[in-house]
Amino acid sequence: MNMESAKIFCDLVELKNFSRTAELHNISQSAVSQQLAQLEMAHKAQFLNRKKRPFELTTAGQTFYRACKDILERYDQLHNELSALSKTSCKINLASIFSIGMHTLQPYVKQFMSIYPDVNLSIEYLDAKEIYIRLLKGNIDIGVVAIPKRDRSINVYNFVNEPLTMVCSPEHPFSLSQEIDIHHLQGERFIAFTENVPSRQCIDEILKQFGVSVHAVMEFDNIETIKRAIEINSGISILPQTSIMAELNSGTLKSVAFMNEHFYRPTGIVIRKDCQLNKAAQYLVELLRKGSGNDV
Amino acid sequence: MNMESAKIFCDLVELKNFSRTAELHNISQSAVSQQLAQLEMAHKAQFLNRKKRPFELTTAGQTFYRACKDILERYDQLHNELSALSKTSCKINLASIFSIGMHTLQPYVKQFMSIYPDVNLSIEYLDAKEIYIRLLKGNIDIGVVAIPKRDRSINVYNFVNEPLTMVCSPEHPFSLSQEIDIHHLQGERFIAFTENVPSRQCIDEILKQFGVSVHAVMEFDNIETIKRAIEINSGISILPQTSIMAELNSGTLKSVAFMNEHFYRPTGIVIRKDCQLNKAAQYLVELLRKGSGNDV
DNA sequence: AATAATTATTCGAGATAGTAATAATAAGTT
DNA sequence: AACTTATTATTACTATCTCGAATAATTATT
Repeated sequence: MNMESAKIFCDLVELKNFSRTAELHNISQSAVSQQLAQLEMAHKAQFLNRKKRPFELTTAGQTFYRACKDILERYDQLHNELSALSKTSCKINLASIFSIGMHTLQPYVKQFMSIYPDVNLSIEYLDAKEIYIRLLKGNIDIGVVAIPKRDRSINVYNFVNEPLTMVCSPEHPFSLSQEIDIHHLQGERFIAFTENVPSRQCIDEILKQFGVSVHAVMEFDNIETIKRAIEINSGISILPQTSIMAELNSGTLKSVAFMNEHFYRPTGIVIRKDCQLNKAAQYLVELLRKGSGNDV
Repeated sequence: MNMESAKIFCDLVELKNFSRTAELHNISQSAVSQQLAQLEMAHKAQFLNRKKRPFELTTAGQTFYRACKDILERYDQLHNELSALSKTSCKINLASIFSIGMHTLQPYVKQFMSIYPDVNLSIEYLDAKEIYIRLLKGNIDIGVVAIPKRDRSINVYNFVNEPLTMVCSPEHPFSLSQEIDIHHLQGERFIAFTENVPSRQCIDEILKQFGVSVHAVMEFDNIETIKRAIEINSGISILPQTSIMAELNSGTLKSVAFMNEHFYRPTGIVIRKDCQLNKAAQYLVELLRKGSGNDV
């Protein structure tokens, strides 16, 4: 038996008219008649006494009607439960490292929200370590990290490659150049990420590759503090261009591109392997992956 | 949604295995998978987290499972109710006038019971007036009467035509004849039906037709008393042959056929027009109607 | 008895659910 | 980390079922 048939039966009993019931369900009178016949056959009982017009319910018909009502009521309740669930479960928890600014995520988030306007997308900024921990705990659905590390229980997808630039105070002599040779950084006062920050390794690699050794005067585990340190001309640093857009606009920081080549910090999307993302979250991941390999 | 799908889902949840669920329902594993997908699509929710094996229920899945269980339980209850109903409602109440003996009905009843052995066929003997009253009240499904009267709310079908014979005591001189001319009944002591018994009119008609007037010494409203009166040689009567089979066998009564022509008492099946008979009762009526016009 | 209103039946077209075969995926094993 | 095994998903195709339009049959009314 079909829920639709049950609903049709109930409506028929209440309307006492085949054609109007058919209209109500946008089907033909014939279909209603056939469904009724089928129901009666399936249950080996007569539900209507057709010798009278309008028809009257037989005892079996009354029994069937009550059952259909009960069943449909429970079915409706189910729908309420499910829709309530879908509203709350359609919260996507995304966590990003500090250094991936709103500037990078914004276009994706904007596009996502236009498709799924009702989804509650929560974005929080954490350090990479915390992201992995919460991801595995299940507190986070999607993580965005720099230089993602492989893990057996985590799926990693490439996200954007962020261009790295030299960043300094407007007071600093470097700020006057249009381009800079990375070798000029030799011996410069440098504000670095702490060792545990993945970006640190990335930047160290680049410097090492060009045989440049800087004078690390300060280390911070987050990009905001690094920027504040550079602003007061404590030193220079190498940072993702996208993470200093606000400061460039306000003029509190200057960035100078490298003349040698374009350096990038790879970023990635991390997701727990055994976590079944809902449709919306899947779409968001797809969206982010489309940015994969793109340079920002 | 389909009840079968709900059952499949519940079994799947309990067995945690698509193939075994499929076996249980005698369908392919593919079908189970497709049904699941369809259910999820119809309810716009994921019920299973397929990233794990064996799969685990999502929150929506748990909600759905509970609802399915409830619905199936109510559905089972419905079946119990209906089958209980069909057992009691498959009682057919048939009422016959006294004068239609078991001899006439027996072959029909026998054939009927061979087809519907579980049906509770109740046969009671009432006078015609009572049969019409109870038929209209709904206490009786099928009535068997002599010389049925038309009525706007009753359907009448012909049943057998019962041969009428002269009945007398073995003591009576008529008992020696093989055949008798109806004119010989002129002035005979006659045991008659009371006026309100339809057969009375039938027999009166026949006598009148031949210009015979009998001497009615007694009137009874039922055939049994008439027979007892004849046995003690209080008089003769005209009765249906089939109603005196037992007495003929035991020799307490004698019957003599009329030489003039064969006289018949027509009998009929009466059914309320607005009463929807169940399959079994319909079959019984069909069976009886096949005897329509037959002479017993 | 004729008519109007309603329901049942028939039949062809389109939708649906099923199967078998195959691909994809998760977990266990070397 | 690459295989293997066990399980589930997908695909392509077929048989079945449902629906709608037209028509027949039935009930109630005039």
